Amino acid sequence: MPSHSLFEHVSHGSLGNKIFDILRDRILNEEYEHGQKLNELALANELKISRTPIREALKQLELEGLVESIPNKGVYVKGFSPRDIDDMFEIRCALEGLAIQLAIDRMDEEHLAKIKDVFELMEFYTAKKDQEKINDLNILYHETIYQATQSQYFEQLLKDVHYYVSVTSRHSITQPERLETAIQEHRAILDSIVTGDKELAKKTIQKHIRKTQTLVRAYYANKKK
Amino acid sequence: MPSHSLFEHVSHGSLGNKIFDILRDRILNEEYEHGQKLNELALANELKISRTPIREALKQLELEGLVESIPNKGVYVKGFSPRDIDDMFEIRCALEGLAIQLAIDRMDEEHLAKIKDVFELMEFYTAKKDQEKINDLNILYHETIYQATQSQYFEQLLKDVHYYVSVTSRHSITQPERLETAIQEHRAILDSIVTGDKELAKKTIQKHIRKTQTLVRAYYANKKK
DNA sequence: CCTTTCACTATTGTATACAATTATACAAGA
DNA sequence: TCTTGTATAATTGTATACAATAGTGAAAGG
Repeated sequence: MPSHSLFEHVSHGSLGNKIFDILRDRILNEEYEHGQKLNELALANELKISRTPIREALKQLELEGLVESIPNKGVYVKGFSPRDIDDMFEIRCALEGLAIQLAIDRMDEEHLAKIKDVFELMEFYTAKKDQEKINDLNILYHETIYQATQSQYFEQLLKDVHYYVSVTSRHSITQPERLETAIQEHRAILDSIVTGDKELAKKTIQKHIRKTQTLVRAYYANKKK
Repeated sequence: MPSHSLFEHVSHGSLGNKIFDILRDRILNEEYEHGQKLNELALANELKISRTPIREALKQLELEGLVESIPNKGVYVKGFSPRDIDDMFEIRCALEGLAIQLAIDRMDEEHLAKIKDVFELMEFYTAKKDQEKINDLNILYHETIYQATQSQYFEQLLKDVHYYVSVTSRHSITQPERLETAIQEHRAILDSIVTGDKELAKKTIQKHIRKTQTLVRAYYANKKK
């Protein structure tokens, strides 16, 4: 399970986890073609390690749904279709609506402080228009909410889904004014958390997700023509 | 990824996957204590195989959230608290409500036929009061709906969550009349699928899940005293 | 008597060797 | 020419050997 530190996520020690991160990034950045086979030995030679950690990473990728493993044949990259991404938005919309309500019930001072910190950093980098950092902080902002649920299932499920959506659709939103509206939406979410209004929080976060979904949809609709 | 055939789910060939199934069942049946360490060599000796497939299975368990892996120390079983189970019901309620609507949109004749088949078998074994088979068919019934969404994410997420809930709470419901009400609820769900009424389908399946959740909650509430 | 250090053991992490399975190529026959 | 069978090569699955790290306990010093 990759753990995200403030800006870069570094998996704990083992080689297998490092390889997982590398391969996942490659897949999400579409460096491999859809359906391409990932040869264990070739990867091992390329990365100058043995097959064992490669196999670990591939197993992990398989369970995350990024590759498909056919017994005695090999693993093949799957990639994401626009519909996959849209489905993930639907999942996020439903689960985050629940998660934020749970979070409000169960969170302690530390969680709240962390969300506030992250939000302030977002404001800072939004002013600077630093797209990279904003994107990382956006992931962190939502993950902090997931953590506050203190439910391993909400946290685990949402973390992965949100991470995939973020990475795959991070180039979909081109309007510069989105930075501004996004920070306003995150502020509204934070406000509703602080006041403890669970219904409002749910509505606010779902609205935020829908907004993003709409923009990503528009991107893919335009791309087709 | 374990694939369920009609009654028993058998993972494809590799030893690692077989071991995964064995260890998962042991954890879900509480044959290991919470926090107990799983020693690789001990398991390898017990099961008369090498450490390699054991490690594969453990990695898989880790990603499913059933064990926790501490680098260079080992993996420890996590188990489920009543709150974990309740959280999973919440997740199911939200996601299955969406999934059944997607399923209605995207399903083809084969999916529909399969659901009908499974339902008829459920009726058959309900008449016979064969608790074991009913439980398996219940899992299959819901999984078939997940499949019909033709969305790997809905399918993957819901399959695991539902399986865990089913296994961990399968002894929670003791009233014999639950068999009857359950089959009625499943019939209502099927009917709404057939007529293609998405809103009704959502309401019906969520009502079904809530009903089960309430019974499981009652079980744990009684257990405490 | 308690604490610290250091050596030893046990266990996990990685590499490599071997077995089993699958893909490929080429030849023989229809 | 197309199919089919077989041998060979390539690749995955499993076992084992080795390396690195963490745990344990006894001896030395305070």
